Amino acid sequence: MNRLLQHINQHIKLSSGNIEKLKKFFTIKSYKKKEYLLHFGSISRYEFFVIKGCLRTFIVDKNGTEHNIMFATENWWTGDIASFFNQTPTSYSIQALEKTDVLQISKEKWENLFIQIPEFGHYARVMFQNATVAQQSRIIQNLSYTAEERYLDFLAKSPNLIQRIPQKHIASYLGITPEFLSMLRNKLVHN
Amino acid sequence: MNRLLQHINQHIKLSSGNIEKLKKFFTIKSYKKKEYLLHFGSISRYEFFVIKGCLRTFIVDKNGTEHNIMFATENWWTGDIASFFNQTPTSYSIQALEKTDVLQISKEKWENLFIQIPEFGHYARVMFQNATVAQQSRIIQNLSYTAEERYLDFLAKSPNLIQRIPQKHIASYLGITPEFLSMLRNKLVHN
DNA sequence: CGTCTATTTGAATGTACTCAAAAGCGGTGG
DNA sequence: CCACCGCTTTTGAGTACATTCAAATAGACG
Repeated sequence: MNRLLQHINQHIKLSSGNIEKLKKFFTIKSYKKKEYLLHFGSISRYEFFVIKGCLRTFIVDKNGTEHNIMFATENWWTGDIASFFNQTPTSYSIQALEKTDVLQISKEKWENLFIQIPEFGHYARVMFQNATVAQQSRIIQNLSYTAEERYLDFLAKSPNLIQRIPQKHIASYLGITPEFLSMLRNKLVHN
Repeated sequence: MNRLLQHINQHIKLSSGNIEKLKKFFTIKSYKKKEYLLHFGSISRYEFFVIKGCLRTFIVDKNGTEHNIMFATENWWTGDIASFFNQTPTSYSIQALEKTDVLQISKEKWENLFIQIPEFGHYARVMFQNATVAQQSRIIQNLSYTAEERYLDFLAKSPNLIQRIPQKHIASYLGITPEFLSMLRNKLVHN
């Protein structure tokens, strides 16, 4: 719980009364490796804040191929906002890549949170702003860089993820096949 | 101005007092075709709401190639939020593809707006949520669809934009060369 | 009408994919 | 603690999708 409070505290100042209030809105939950937090076709009931571990959000295309949209590790929010806010079936699945502890919050509680602690609205807006900025740079990458450049950029920006995430998932995130990533890595080693 | 009020009204209820207040925050501005609203390297001073016309946001890569990130037509918000909120130099440029009327708001006014009309925070959050959802589906498209599929999808979802935006800009938005788009279109006509 | 830009066409090339098979690696049970 | 099984990564050949470059044609606008 402290991790979340600390994260929120970087953006807004909360009174100690509000801190106590806030705690009641979240439930701590632990997921085993390979366990699903959200399943394609269902309705997203929670948003998740990762305390410890690693999650992947992916989509399955018409050919049955999985595409990783994002990874969430410590101090990241994840979930399907479209499904969560509109209570419509999700096209995503979220799966734990490791044993993962999260704080989760339901839609009813989420909405109540804004009423009880209006300052939280500012925090949420900043989170969405940041998400928008991050995604925009991802779109640009996919448009203007080759697979090799994208991989090198990922390597530079997320060296920690390279360590803990299987290559096939990284390949999928970068939009290439695992075979091609393997070839690229081999090429890069031999310069 | 009415267009914006109508748009906001779809998400939050404003008292007539607040409507009057709100109007004071925005300035109407008209840009000529080809005119720049934001120039690469400068600091974004405004967020824009398009009343009439069409804007493109693009980035120039290291080879000098332009990549269109988004188009904004009537009732769309645009701007570089990263540069606007952090007052850092932007990597984007925004240019009018037609004579375009916008409502623009400066950073100081934007921040004041949340204080004066807290309900506006909800509207802004919803806007960012929607942007996040839209961008996510764009990322997925780039990852899982071929150029032909992306073009057909664009055709289906934005037939209006096909009419008014030059093909080379659509090609750039789809992440392909104008030559290849031309070839695709030719192929599609002859099935 | 002429100029400038956008679109089309085509050939050669490059980037990334598919399919198949081998090699590596990690966890589990005996 | 080792052997085996299943999954991940590597390797390679052949192919498909998309780019580059060059040149011709078509359109838009003053």
